[in-house]
Amino acid sequence: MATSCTPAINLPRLSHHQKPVSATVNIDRSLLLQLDQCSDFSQLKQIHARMLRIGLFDDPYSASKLIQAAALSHFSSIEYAQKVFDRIPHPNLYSWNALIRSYASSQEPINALLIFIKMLCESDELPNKFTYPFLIKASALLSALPVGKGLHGMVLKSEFGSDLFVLNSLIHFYAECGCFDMAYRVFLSMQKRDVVSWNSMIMGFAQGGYTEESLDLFRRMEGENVKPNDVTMIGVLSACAKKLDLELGRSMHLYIRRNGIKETLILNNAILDMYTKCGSREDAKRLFDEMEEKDIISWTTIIVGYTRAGDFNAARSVFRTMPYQDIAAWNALISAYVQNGNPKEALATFNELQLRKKAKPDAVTLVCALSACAQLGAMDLGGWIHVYIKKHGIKLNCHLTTALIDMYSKGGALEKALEVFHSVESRDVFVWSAMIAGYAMHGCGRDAIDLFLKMQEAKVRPNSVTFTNLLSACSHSGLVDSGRDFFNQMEPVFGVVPGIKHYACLVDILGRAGNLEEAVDVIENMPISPGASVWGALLGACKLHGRVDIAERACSNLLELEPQNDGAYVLLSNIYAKSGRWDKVSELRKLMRNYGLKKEPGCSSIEVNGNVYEFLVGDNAHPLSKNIYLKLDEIASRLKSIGYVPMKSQLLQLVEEEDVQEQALNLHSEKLAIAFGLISTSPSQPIRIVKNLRVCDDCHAVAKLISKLYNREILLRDCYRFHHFKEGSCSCMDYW
DNA sequence: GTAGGGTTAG
Repeated sequence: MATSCTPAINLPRLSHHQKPVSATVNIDRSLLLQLDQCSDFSQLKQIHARMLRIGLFDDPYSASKLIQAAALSHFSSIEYAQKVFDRIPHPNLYSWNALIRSYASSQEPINALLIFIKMLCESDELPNKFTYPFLIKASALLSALPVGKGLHGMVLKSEFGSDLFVLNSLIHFYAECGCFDMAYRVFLSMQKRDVVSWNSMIMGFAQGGYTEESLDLFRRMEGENVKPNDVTMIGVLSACAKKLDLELGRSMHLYIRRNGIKETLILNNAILDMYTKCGSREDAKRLFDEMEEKDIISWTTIIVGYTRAGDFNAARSVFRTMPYQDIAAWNALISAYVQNGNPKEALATFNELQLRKKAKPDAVTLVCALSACAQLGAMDLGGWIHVYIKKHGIKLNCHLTTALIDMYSKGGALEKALEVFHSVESRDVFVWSAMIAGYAMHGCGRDAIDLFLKMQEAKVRPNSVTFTNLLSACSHSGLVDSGRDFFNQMEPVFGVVPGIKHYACLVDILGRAGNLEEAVDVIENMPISPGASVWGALLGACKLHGRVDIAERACSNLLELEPQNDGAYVLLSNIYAKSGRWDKVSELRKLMRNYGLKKEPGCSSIEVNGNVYEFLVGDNAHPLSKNIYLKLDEIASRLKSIGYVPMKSQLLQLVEEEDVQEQALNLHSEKLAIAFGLISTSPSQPIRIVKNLRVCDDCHAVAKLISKLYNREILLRDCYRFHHFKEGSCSCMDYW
């Protein structure tokens, strides 16, 4: 009989042939024993070769042992395991499980699921109680909710519907996917729960921000006589840290000591983290000094603790003394600088990182660096980082995409921001929101609204930030009706409850357009108490429309909330000045002096050849100061020759300057920066300037004229929006 | 003969 051409029939017979092989007991056992004891990769390869020679490989049991060693030992290589696996004629379930398990904890957990599908298609094996936890773990790592749900369904139809391990992995899976109700439902449905069930649920709740539920569960667990262990306490501490409850955290620390819970490195790190998050630098330091074993996480955590306490010197010195600065430690420093509004120091540290070449910047580093560039408007450097990302093949995740869009938008290159936006496949709510913000700050209100509509087509749910950006887009473009409509839709249509920021935007939209009565009406009917930003928006509108009556009320409310708000005094003083009430102006000045308040000095920065230069009012610290002032004189005389009259009333913005000089207007920081830009950049380049305050009327008018007289584009970002000066006019259409 | 839960940086 010619059986050779019908392997499908031959295959089952092979297993019969294997019997004699496994009957060679002596060689068999010793080799398998060696496999168990094998401690490195080369030994493994030798055993593999011997197994091939004696045909042991055809025995599924022996083969499974080899797979286990190849896939799961400490020297394992998943590629090798896969190759071995592919040569096994009939892998048994144990082998499938070993391979699936190995992939489930690999870099590409998706392969665990693919191998599972292969198993279902190509073998007669069915998943058992060991298979499911691996598959569910892979789904959790992938946050693949539909996959996990499908597996859950299979589990329920199988005989493992009440298996403790399977259900525990489901709790973890649902929590990981953010389905806390499902996780809890599985938890409640269990007939028997062990410490892992409780731990998974406690950690799930803690990470989902349900701190009360988490802590409640911890108390109930004791009532049900399940003894908490070190992992339990990590979850509980995470909840304390999220709650910022130092006292509770301390009591948990005590609980750990009293109950003899094993103080593992990870647990100590969690306690350390709790202390730093709850703001107790002292407790953190004490524990840190006590810890016998420390790892990179301990060091990073204490650095973060010091930066949160504002002690950058201490953070730096810990950083210097730690045994090895990995990228997370660098990131901790850099991100702390970024978040504390010190982008220059952030970039200096980023620079240092690259010079030392000890650690490689990762996506987080680049997000931080880009955010620093965005704050500074340092587009050259930001663009360089973009090139770096491309060159190193770093994939754009949503964080990076958002950071790039933000950097380009704030640097004035809206087109580049759009390029990035369109180039990526996945866009989460932050990516969309950042792009809407980009349109908003450039005064493209219509485009922002269009994008918002496209976002809905893409089925991405807007959040509170999205609406802040959308409303500010309406404000910058004077889209009063759209703004009002969107605001009214927020809660009923999108389920986003308007917060202070949204009310401030609405007041700004209405007030800016001159509907001051309606704006006041909105404030009076707010369900939450109007914060400083709301009164500030109203005050700003009063300045624009010269409404002294409402301004006084807005200002006094604002100062009640923020007595130190120098901007409020300045604005009100401007309003008085505009209506000629000099008595009130000097009264305000006196008041400010009595309170020891000073107007925040104007500061403009400009990036030239990758360096960021800052100018303060009347600054002459720059090496080219002399040339800058010569240029300013030249500008002044050219402006005069075409009949420009400086807006002297704007001088009143400089409240703190008692002895205002004749040239004071000319010394505004943005003018210095523009003059410097004119002499130090090539005529084809636009001049990009970032100012910390709002641009004044005179500087705005002068910039328009310079853009025409010198045929130069000027991109000026003030603390509020972009002004794109070109051929004598500004993109804001003088509406700002 | 195999398993499940954990801390840091945006």
